[in-house]
Amino acid sequence: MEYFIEVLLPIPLERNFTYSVTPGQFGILQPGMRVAIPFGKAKLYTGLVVSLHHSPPVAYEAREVYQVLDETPLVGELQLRLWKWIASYYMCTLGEVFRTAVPGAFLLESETRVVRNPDVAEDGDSLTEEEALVMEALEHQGVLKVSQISELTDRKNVLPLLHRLLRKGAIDLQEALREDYQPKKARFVRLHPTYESDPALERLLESLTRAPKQTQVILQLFQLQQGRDKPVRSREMEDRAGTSRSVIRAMIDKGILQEYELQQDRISYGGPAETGEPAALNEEQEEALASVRQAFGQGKPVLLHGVTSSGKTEVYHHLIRECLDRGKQVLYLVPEIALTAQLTHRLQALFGARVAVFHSRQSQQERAELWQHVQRGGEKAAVILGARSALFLPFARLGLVIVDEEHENSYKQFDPAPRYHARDAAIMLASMAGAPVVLGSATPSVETYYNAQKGKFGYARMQRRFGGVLLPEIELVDLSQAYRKKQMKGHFSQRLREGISLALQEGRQVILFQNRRGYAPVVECLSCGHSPGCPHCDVTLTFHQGLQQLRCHYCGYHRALEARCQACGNATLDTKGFGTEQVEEELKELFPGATSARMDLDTTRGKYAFERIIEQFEAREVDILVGTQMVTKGLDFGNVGLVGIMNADSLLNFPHFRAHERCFQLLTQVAGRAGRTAPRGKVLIQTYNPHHQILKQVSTGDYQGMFGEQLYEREQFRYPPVVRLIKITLRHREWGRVEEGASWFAKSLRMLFDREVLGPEFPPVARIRNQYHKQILLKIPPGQSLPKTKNSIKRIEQSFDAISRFRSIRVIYNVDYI
DNA sequence: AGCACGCCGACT
DNA sequence: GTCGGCGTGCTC
Repeated sequence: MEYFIEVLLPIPLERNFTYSVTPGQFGILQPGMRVAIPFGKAKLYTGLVVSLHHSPPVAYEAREVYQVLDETPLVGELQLRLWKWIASYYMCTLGEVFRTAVPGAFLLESETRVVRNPDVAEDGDSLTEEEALVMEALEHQGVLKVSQISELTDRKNVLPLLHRLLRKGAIDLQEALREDYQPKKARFVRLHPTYESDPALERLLESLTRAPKQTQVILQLFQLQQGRDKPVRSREMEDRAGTSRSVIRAMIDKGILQEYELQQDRISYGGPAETGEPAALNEEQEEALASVRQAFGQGKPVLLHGVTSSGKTEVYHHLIRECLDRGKQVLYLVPEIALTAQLTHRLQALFGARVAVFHSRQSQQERAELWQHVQRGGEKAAVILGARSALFLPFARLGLVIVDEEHENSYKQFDPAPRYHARDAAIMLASMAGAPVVLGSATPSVETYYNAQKGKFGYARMQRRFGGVLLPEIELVDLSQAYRKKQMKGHFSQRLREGISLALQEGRQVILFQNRRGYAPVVECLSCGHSPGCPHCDVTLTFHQGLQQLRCHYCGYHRALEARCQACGNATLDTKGFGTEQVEEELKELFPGATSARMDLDTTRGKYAFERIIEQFEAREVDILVGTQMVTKGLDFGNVGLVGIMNADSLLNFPHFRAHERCFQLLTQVAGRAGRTAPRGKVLIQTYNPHHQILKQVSTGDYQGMFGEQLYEREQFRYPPVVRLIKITLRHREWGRVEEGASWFAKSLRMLFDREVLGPEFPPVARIRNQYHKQILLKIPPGQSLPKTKNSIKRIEQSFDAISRFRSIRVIYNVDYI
């Protein structure tokens, strides 16, 4: 009998591959385990076993598995089921899901290594200059990676060169699997056991009278060990004793000290070991908790709709406690941006080392470790606080899913496939695992609230702010009037300036929101009207004052700002519009006594930059914080007296069916930063449209009003949640090609779906990184089968691909485009 | 996705 | 001539 396995590869291919295994391997392999397999010419890849069988492939000879990489499955049955759902729902391949779901450290790939051929004598004459260069480098280094040779020879494509050398017998190529995941080890020192008795120790110290540094090390070692039963790290010894490594090295060699290694946790499971009790709930919170439990009982996801600082978090805490008491795991999803230390600390204070954080800034190694903890399902990492990708962790005993700030659009993955919505995928995961789900928000997304109204979701409401603090008073400032009356200084109206002064006088802090980074989004020549644009994208370049640069926010292109207009040569360049950088600059002029900080993509690049700014603000070292969207989320500051929105109009005028919903959510969220403790806070919104319905709804906190109107509009114009949307984007380097391809695609779609097809249309930024985009929107009415619709689309794509001039056009699907 | 192969224009 | 760019086909 022959033995075969079906293998899934982490690449965007629709089908699996069949490999042959030995009877021994067949006996130990299980679905979900990893195998290293040769794929293509020479490369080794990591594949996932999907199934085992005995039927040989008909058209080809199956290759052999190179190595079995796991003893137990890395991916469980539950995970695989979720992956399949995501792949089919979001129209991507299972391989793409595999690639995003599993930490990179688990996906080993082979690397081609170049070595000298030891059997062939040096024959320098027959080599070209370049070849001799490679051979010389090999002489010194022994082994070279292909990329190193590429650097060495300054060539892009080195493979022909290597093939020539290979033919001449000068080199050998090897494929080596690189095991990426290494448990982190740390070195520790202890006194050699022979010196454990007091007399022996005394003798030792005496013998060291002429070695002051070594004596110092011994004394320091005792001091470090005193009062704690923890091993002493070698590094710590060096630092504390003020010695170099060589002293310790010498003592190890002399047999005075012993060195040993321990495996370390990369993730710090902070917080106290003993855990606290969640705070007692007030009446409203108790009621909400009861409604949540009731919905759990009915097996429905629940929307927990609570105004900012009504204490949703405390309700979560109680649910988490209950879940942990049942010995189960918790998945607590938060938007990427809200992963602040604040939230983590609060959770750790309650649940100690059981809390672990998972997000994109972590290293692959840290993620791999967390994966293993979650899979084991032990005490550690029983509560996972994470951004969207945390839902792929291999939960062994999932007992609760919390999706906080459920309306946040950062839950939807945008660029590489799978373009999944973490909220919806989490609901699916929970239902597969039989775990309940809570969706929390102060401003629920229209679809979630709609689901709650239809009874598909449970619903719990909290309307009072914790501690009885009133919601901030919101005032709209008419910008056109302020300009007419000449009451503006820079981009600050008189009202806003007064508001800031007042807040500062009262010793309270201020947050200013402007949804644009940089100094000015457009530079324009006053003589000829020319605006410098990005050479790779169809956008104007944003001016960054601090760097004296023009930057493209789509592709990262940047250059110095020249003194003269590149079109007409006049030195009449001026800026249009404004970003956070300019707001901060004006602020320094208007309030010279106040300290300010800026929080946007530019100032939060480093690993801890975000935390640093927040800590400074929390410690009141900063009076005024200027920022983009980032300031709207997850920040919980007690001392903010005023929130100013510099310009609400860009949010209102955004060309998108969701613009008003988003504007409402964003403004309500920023407003919620004000006055979280008494006295009541104030919010000033500067706008040219003070009578706009949405702004009125924001200022009166009228969520129902907003929802009702939005739903009416979506019914009229047929947008979600009334219909489902699939956005199809076509991408190609040539404008004409996308143009033609998109028309063809849309025409084919219209034959089946007629008036449910919108477009094709160029998006507002039609060219990004020299690629033209054109999009088609397909509406799927309720009652129309989603799987059948997707199949039809796939069939159209197949015909599309059969046309040779269209084949190079990339087709991208975005299901439930938001 | 990655890689080879083959074709083509553009340079040392 | 050779390099690099691009389209095409294939991977068990």
